Amino acid sequence: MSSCETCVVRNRAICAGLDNQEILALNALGRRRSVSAGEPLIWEDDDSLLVANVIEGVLKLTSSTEDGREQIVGVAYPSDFIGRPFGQTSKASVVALTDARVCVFSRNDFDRFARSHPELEHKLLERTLAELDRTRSWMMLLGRKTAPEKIATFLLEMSDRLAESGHTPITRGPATRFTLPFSRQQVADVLGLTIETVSRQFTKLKNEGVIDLPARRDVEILDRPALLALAG
Amino acid sequence: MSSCETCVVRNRAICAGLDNQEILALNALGRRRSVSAGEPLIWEDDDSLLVANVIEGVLKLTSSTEDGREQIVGVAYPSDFIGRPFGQTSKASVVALTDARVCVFSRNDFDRFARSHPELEHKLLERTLAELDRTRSWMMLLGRKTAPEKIATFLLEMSDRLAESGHTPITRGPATRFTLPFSRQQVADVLGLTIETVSRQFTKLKNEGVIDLPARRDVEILDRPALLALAG
DNA sequence: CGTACGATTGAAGTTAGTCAACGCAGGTGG
DNA sequence: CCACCTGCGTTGACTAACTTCAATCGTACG
Repeated sequence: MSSCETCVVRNRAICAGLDNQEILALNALGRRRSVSAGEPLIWEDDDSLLVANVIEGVLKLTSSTEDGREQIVGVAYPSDFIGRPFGQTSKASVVALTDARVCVFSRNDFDRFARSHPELEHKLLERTLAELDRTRSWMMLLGRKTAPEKIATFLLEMSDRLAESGHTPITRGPATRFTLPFSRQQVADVLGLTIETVSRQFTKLKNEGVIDLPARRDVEILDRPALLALAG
Repeated sequence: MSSCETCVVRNRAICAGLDNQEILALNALGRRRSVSAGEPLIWEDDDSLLVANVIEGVLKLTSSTEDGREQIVGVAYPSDFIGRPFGQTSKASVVALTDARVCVFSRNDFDRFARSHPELEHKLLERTLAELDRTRSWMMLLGRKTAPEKIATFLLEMSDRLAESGHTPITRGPATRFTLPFSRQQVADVLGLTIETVSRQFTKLKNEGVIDLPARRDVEILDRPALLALAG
């Protein structure tokens, strides 16, 4: 059986800061679960009976209109927390983008545990505040940036996030070459664009020598300053 | 001197749940401040040395590009919490939309107090999670909704929020008639549109008999079901 | 080798943005 | 008291950006 002691995100997730006894108690509440790419973990508007920590892989949080338009409202990487504790039903679906492993808890169990462990709640609060900051800067992008600016900002963010979570060779700083965990459609859903616009902007950047696209989902940043300038 | 005991948001803000002694301690750290309409409380990228509770009035949180495009990324109503505790600098400016009264704390003082009062941190966490939910549904609007849908959604949200915070006669449920705390430009900045588009959509709804516009900033919802249908 | 799916490219269409003129109400001063 | 000014909002004509629709490409996979 898998346990918290050997968990790779042990020191980065909200569990960091709990002592061994507390970890043991939390361990008893949760269980590991694998989610394959494309598989949902939580459905929009369902009673969201679970919360989870991401151990490995990348997942998308999406919100949809009745007529099927989709917006990706968040992306969860290893050590990120997923779900909506404390009595509210989450209004976003969670679907794995890559094969992923998560550590799931029933929301009730987690709520109870969290309320009696302030250190855990504090970690969760810090994480939620940081996520809110990121989400707000994404609002700026969605509301006010042009397609080229959106693409440039997106590539820079991916280069940062993927470096952090160790998807690339162990280097410090942003990754210059990485594999997107998104299809073109999903990039479009993150940026509030269509797949065609995304494709055209990618090709344009490639033709201008700012990036290279060695494979469908691979990106190499050739001219980071140019990207920064384009990002607005 | 003003004190927490007589505070109108005492039971709705994050201070709710603190006992009298704790309230007294918190009271000693904070001070009341008036902010007139248009006056800033926090500047984007400043070191954000303060956090605050809104007592009265409405404030906007904004994010701007270098070339001056602005996006309103949040709106704070009475009992809402403002600012970025725990060591990060806020990336949003806060400016009063109406004359407002807030209860401000130095961030350091607040951080220290919060860390030793789990009940307060819990309230703040619940509030932050709720705000994140709202922000995410706004991402959907910004990324995927059309101008008419944006306007309809906006009017419905205003009708809910303004009813809650008691800007309208004491009624239960959403307000049908209310005064917007926003200019046309600010509505545009919330929705990621231009002032002209906002104006045109407003007049269109008026001509269709869905709303009435008795004065510049006043709205009366005549046909709520129609608005709901338009909101997408 | 052929199929299927995602990605790209092209041409045409729409939506919202831009630029510019005008309207209206509130405030100010003659 | 009225004329004028000023700031915000509205309206119109035009434009640009992005979407839509449709065809084609390319690669992974059976």
